[in-house]
Amino acid sequence: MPKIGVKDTRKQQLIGAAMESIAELGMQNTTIVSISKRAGLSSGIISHYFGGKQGLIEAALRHLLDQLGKELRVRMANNDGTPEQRLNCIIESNFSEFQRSALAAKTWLSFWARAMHEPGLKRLQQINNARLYSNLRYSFAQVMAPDEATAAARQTAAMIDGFWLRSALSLDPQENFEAGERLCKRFVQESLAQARAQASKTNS
Amino acid sequence: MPKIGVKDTRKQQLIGAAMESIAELGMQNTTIVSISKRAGLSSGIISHYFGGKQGLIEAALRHLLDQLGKELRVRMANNDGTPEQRLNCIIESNFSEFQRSALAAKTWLSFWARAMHEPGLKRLQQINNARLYSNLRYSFAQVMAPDEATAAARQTAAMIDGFWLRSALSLDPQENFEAGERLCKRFVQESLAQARAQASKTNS
DNA sequence: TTTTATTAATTGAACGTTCAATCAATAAAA
DNA sequence: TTTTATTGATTGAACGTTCAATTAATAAAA
Repeated sequence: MPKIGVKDTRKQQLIGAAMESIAELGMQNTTIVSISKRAGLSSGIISHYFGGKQGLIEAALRHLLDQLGKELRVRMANNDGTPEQRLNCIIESNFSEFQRSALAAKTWLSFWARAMHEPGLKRLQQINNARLYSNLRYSFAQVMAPDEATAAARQTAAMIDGFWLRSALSLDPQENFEAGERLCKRFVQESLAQARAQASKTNS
Repeated sequence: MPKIGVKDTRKQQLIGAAMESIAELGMQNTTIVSISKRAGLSSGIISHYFGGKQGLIEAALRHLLDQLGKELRVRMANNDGTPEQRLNCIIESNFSEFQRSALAAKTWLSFWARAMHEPGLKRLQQINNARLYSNLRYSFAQVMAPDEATAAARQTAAMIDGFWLRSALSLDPQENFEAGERLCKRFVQESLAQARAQASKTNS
């Protein structure tokens, strides 16, 4: 048998190259040649490891989703579990250095557009959307009435995605991502503050 | 001479067909043939009227932007100009029947993704983003301190785009668009309420 | 009115390009 | 030697663009 453990190395290499190509040229102009060249490999290798271009694209999206999940888990492990802290963790995960890199940002947006017309990608996308929402809702629900928690979670999810979208499309993504993260956190703070005020009023 | 005044009719026909094709097949699978067939015309006509496929794509985006602007102007004309009413108008425009139609929604998202890598589309997109933000900021600034208005405008813009994105990608866009519109308005209401509370406290 | 000339509108086949996929050939490890 | 990894030339389908030919509406002439 040939080198062992090369398989995973090659796969990661190709996924990285695919994201680079998508970020640089757009999904539109990303070809198996533009990817394989960036990876320093031949064009045929893509079909060998991923069954075709489409397979690699889906694997790249899965990689982005995995990263997002991993960042969240790391952050969640390092806090005391107050709803406030957990909500901040969720926001920070979505605005992490990796997620806001031009590479990831452009790749995400390309995926979103394509997800609308390709069932495989659409499923992944929806799982991710649902996860963000339910994570948020869970924490809000510990401080608010169910209806209020639902509304706050939906608003926060929309704000995260919205800032994210506007940042990716802006001329200065870095500055916009930072402002977006700050304003998402501020919204959460004020939602929680209002919920607490509401609660004390109800009790009295 | 042939039929005169057909030019604009044909252009509209082709723009409509292009949006249909993008909504149905995605930008990825939209071809000159898929568009011209939908319009009941020949493939050559697109280059004749728009100089090429790319020209038609840009014209279609411009049409979406025009629609958005038109909806806003109509609504702005029919209100008394309170900041609150104006903000609601802006939200309603972005969630109007036309904008939330599957046709427009899918077309928008496709444009966003492509805008990242095509300067012509990117410029249009940025003008639109800037317009939404500055419209919002103008109204908020009449009730808030400048910094607060900036923050509220950015948050609202992000929330609009975010609900919009999540709705377009959801399994039940109709329900999501409605909830999104409601929650955007609610956020604006509470922002204004808080600003008023702040103001009265400062005065006393 | 009828005929002819003119011209914009439209067609669709042909062309050249691009691309994903294939596969025979080669290299390297076991 | 056998098996796996990798290459890159080749293939065939799909695409956008072009353009010579056709159509049909109008104007001008008879």
